Amino acid sequence: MLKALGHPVRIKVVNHLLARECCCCGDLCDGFEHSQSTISQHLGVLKDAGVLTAEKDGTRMLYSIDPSTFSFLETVFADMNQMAKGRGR
Amino acid sequence: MLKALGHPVRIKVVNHLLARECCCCGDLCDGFEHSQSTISQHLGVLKDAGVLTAEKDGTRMLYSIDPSTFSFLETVFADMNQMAKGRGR
DNA sequence: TGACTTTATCGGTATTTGCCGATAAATCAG
DNA sequence: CTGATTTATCGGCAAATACCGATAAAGTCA
Repeated sequence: MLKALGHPVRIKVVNHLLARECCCCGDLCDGFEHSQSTISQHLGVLKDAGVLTAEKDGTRMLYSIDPSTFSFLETVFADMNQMAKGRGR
Repeated sequence: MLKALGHPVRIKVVNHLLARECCCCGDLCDGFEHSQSTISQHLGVLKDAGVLTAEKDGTRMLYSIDPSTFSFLETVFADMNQMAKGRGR
């Protein structure tokens, strides 16, 4: 999941989706300086990593943030933060 | 930073350091199935990303978790989590 | 059915990454 | 100074990644 998020285009996609409820691939292609196939591949990476969910809507595919993603990551890093702080004394 | 953390060896290094205060490269090499140069390179990546701090101690280099790392990431993902939740209604 | 829209996948290429062994650099002990 | 220890860096190679254009697949609508 961190590997999936560690790419500038994919982070941009995630920020887009955080602001916009859900998007289809074509919406994202506009305003991104990459081809449709590239964006589709990045969406696939994020979906496989569990960051996004996908739902068919006619010929389109609607992508949304998986709501559990960031609460999970928040707790993971909160735990690591606790360990890092506790470690210091 | 996410890119730096998105590698199994580097995550293992981070977990090691969370449990052990600080480590030199040689300590990490034991128990890791990789060469010294590989471990050193991963440490360099984590240091460049700001995840670790380094301090010289004689001929050794002592690496520690940068204490700000995980509190920063915790707040980042907390914010994203809030955005994701608020988005859903 | 046929034209059109949207997305995923395939083939190919260039770049990046990960890994190693060897070597250099720095420090310490004797 | 010499030899030992520790780490960083270099050169090289194999594998993974990122990107594209072209094409296939699936759905919509007249």
